Amino acid sequence: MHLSQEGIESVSSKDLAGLLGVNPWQIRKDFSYFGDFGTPGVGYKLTHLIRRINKILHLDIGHKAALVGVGNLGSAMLAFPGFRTYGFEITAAFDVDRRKIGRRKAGVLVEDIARLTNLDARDICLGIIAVPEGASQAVADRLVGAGVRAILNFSPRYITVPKRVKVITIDIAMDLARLPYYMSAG
Amino acid sequence: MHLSQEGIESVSSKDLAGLLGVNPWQIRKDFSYFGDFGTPGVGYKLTHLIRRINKILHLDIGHKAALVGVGNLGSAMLAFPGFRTYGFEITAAFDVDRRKIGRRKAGVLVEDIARLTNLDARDICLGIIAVPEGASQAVADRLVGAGVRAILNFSPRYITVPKRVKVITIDIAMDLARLPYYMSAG
DNA sequence: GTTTGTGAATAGTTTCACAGCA
DNA sequence: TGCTGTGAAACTATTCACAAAC
Repeated sequence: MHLSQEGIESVSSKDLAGLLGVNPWQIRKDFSYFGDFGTPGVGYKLTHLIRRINKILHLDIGHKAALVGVGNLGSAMLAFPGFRTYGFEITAAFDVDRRKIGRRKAGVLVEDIARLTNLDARDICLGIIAVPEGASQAVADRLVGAGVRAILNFSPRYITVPKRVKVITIDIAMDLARLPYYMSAG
Repeated sequence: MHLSQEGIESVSSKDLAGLLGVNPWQIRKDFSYFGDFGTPGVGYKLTHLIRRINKILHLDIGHKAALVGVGNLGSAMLAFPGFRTYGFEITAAFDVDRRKIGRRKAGVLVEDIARLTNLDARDICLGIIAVPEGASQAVADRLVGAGVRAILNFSPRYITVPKRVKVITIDIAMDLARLPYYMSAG
C-alpha cells in the first residue's frame, strides 16, 4: 500500500513475502485461489493487485460504521486515521455518559445510546463495540436490532448474535497474554 | 474468569465451549495436550484450571511493560484495566512530543524516547508499540536494543526483529477490513 | 446418567518442486 | 533467466465416537 507512493509499479511474490513476513509460495497459493494473475518473470502489477483485492474483500465500496463507547479506546478509534485506508468512516458515536452526550469528538457527535436504532436508515452497516466489560452483549443486541451486519468487538467477552451477523473480537489483553509463553526464562 | 466471582467451582467442557463459542471436544482436546485433567462426570475445577493455564502461559509471574507512543491509542492502553487480569503492568511510557514528556498519564511518567535504553535494568521485558505509521521499525529496534523479549505491535507494519524476540501485531484497520467480505450484499 | 480423555477418521493448510510463460 | 501458477506430498488441525471414571 505504501509502495505505490514510492513509484513502484510491480511486486514479486518474494517482495510481498518479505514485506509481510511470510513465504513467497504462500502468497502465490493464496492469490491462485482467486485466479489472480501476475506476470511470470515480472510479478504482480500494483494498481491491478490492489483493485482486485479490494473487490474480493468488498472494500471497493465505502462503509459507514457506528462506534459505541466513547471512552479511552473509543476516542482512539474516532481519531484513528487507519480506517480510511480501507474505505471505512465512523459517522456515528454513542455513549451512556450524560457528560459526553451532545459533544463532539473528532468531528463526530456523541449521541445517547437510547437513540441507537435504525442505523440502516443512516446507511450504517457496521458496529464497533468499545464499552468496558459486561455491557458488550447488550450493546451487541442493540446493534443487531438497529440493523448492522457486522461487529468489531473490543470487549473481552464472547458475544452471541444471529448467524447472519459477522463478529470479529479483538481481545487486547489476551493477545498480550500470549507473549510470555514465548519469552525464554523470566 | 468472571465465573469465579459467581461462586461457581466447576465447569464442564460444554459450559466453557458455550462461553467461548467453540465446540466441547475442542476444549477437551486442547486441555489434553497439556495433560490437564478434570473429573469425569463433573468437569474442571475452576481454581485448579486457572492456576494450571497461568502456569502454562507463564502468567504466574507478573510482567512489566513499556509503552511507546502516548497518543490516542497509547493513552487508552495506559488506562486499560484489562492488562492487570493477566498480571501485566505498564511501568514506563515514552514519546517524542516535548509537550507530553515530563507529564503523567494514568500515573505513569512520560519519558523522552531518547531515554529508552536498558529496560532490562528496570525489570521490563515487554514493549508495546503504539506509534503512528512509519516509526514502528525504528521503535522496535530501540526496544530490542533495550533488552525486551517480546513486543505487542499496534502499527500496521510488519516489523523485523531477532528471532529470540517474539512479536504479535494487531492491525486494527485490517481486522476491520475482514468484515465486509462476510456481509451479504451491501 | 454425566463428563473426561484419546485413538481414529476426516478435513484443511503449508510446503515443495517444477512446468510454462515473459 | 526470473517469476508465476498449481498438482502432489507432508504436515497440522478438527471432528467424531467411545471406553474409562465419577
